[in-house]
Amino acid sequence: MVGREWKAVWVVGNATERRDIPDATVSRLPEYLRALTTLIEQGVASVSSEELASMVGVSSAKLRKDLSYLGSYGVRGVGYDVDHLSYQISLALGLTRTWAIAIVGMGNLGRALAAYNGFASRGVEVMALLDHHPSVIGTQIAGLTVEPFADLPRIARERGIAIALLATPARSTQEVADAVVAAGITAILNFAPISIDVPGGVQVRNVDLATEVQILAFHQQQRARGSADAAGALAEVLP
Amino acid sequence: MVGREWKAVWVVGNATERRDIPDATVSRLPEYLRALTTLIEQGVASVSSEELASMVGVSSAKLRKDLSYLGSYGVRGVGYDVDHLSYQISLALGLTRTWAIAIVGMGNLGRALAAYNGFASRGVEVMALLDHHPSVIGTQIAGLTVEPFADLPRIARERGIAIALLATPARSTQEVADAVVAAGITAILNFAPISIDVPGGVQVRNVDLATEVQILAFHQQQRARGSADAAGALAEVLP
DNA sequence: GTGACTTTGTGCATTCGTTCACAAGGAAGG
DNA sequence: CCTTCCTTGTGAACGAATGCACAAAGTCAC
Ligand SMILES: NC(=O)c1ccc[n+]([C@@H]2O[C@H](COP(=O)([O-])OP(=O)(O)OC[C@H]3O[C@@H](n4cnc5c(N)ncnc54)[C@H](O)[C@@H]3O)[C@@H](O)[C@H]2O)c1
Ligand SMILES: NC(=O)c1ccc[n+]([C@@H]2O[C@H](COP(=O)([O-])OP(=O)(O)OC[C@H]3O[C@@H](n4cnc5c(N)ncnc54)[C@H](O)[C@@H]3O)[C@@H](O)[C@H]2O)c1
Repeated sequence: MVGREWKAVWVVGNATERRDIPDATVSRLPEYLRALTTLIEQGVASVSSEELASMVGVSSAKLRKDLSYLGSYGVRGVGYDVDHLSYQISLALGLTRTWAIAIVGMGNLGRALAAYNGFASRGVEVMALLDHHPSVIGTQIAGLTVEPFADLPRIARERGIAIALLATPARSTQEVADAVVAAGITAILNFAPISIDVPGGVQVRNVDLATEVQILAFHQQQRARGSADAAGALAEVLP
Repeated sequence: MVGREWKAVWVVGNATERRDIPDATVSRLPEYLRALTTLIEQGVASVSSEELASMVGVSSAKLRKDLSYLGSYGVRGVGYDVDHLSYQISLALGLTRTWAIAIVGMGNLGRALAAYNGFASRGVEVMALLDHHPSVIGTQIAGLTVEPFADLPRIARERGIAIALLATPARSTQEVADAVVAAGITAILNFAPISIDVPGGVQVRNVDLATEVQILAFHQQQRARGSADAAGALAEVLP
């Protein structure tokens, strides 16, 4: 509804029809893009919603509805032009530019993230590695030098860093987040198993490994219960 | 209301009212549990829905509704007993037992995962590290010896492994997944940026870093557009 | 050009998830 | 015991996401 008002206001062009894409759709667009990239590598020129949907494991109706939020880029009776659709999704996601990110906390996880080579091809460039510990500062990781966390404000400004990945211990992550926000960064991907408080307007997404495993465990247990006898269920009731 | 009918049928006990917890709720339970664990460490005995909700960043109404699917464990006018609620959530998630997991692919990411010490306290134990490359097999990582991936069927059986984490290169991940499923494992947490096909009944969850960053990028760009001038928006429209 | 065929884009129904708002339940103090 | 106060638990309203089904729009063979 906010989006609706927008359309009325911005009569300039149809750039605005790319607005108000539902969250659920946004979270699937990267997957479609990934699949399309694979197709491009294979030299496939055209793909139907049915094929693409099965590649990423969603229903074709869902895929078509998702794509319809971006515009009407398919050809009826034929399918989608792989290159063009890929371009349109990149455009919608804002990946026609490169996003500069910083990684904070060069421990086990931070090093792995720094070494990850899946970023470059997907519109993201690691522009800074930061840590506060003297023994790590100055070392080379994946071709970059680790810099002092205290320099973040300057670094963020100079290199236009828009997103920070936090791989710091849970205990210090809130204060790190505060400093990151103070440095003018407004998007955070947090790997520490705590939920952080940030001012309004700052986006946070969490990746928590143990949470993921626990969700899997829940469903495994459900399945086990389904085939289990009543005795088992009864035992669980006792205090 | 479904819960009500159940009670009528299963006079035996209320173990069954823990059934049919919505997915959205299940995915939040681990976060509640994490917050409760923090409270236990702090020696807090009782907590209101308002307090707990603000710790994890959800609304108190949502929290209460979530908890209501597990049963009625609060005390009106007072709040929830921290220990008891923690226990009930653990029970619902199936964390009163320990879940044995295996990590496949001992590269950058696999090593970090193996070194992660956040599992033990959360009902998960890493019981095997696997790789197919001779130069890694036999080495020690985080106190465990890397074993040949080919031995997975035996290892899975002997150690009761229920969940596998895949940290293998995208290219080989589908075949690794096939082997994992063939070894009788029915839950997979996949870190490779591809979607894998598995037989029905096998659960897969994906953790894709680049996807997460791209979602953040999308919202950053949206915000930028909001404050941008019409010229900028217009330029992006042109094919 | 025409007709058969294929696949998109979308209105509509349904299911799932969130928020609201308040009655019911219990504690605590007089 | 009764009253006041607080917080839970939950119907009911709302909103978001999904699935269904088909008209519309195109291709291609002839
Ligand atoms: N290792 C994993 O696979 C894994 C998986 C999921 C989540 N995590 C989480 O990621 C985080 C990092 O894990 P890790 O295993 O890499 O830990 P680690 O202890 O190996 O590394 C933490 C790094 O952060 C740095 N650091 C600490 N305080 C800092 C500060 N205030 N400012 C800047 N840098 C600071 C330390 O110097 C260290 O280099 C933890 O919160 C952990 O729970 C790790
Ligand atoms: N490094 C990261 O931070 C990061 C982040 C997100 C996702 N990922 C993804 O995780 C995966 C692993 O990343 P990485 O950086 O650790 O890669 P890596 O190349 O360092 O490690 C891959 C490991 O898998 C092993 N392997 C390969 N084929 C195998 C097979 N068939 N059976 C058993 N083992 C096999 C290799 O021997 C190697 O040890 C990749 O798919 C990557 O895209 C990595």
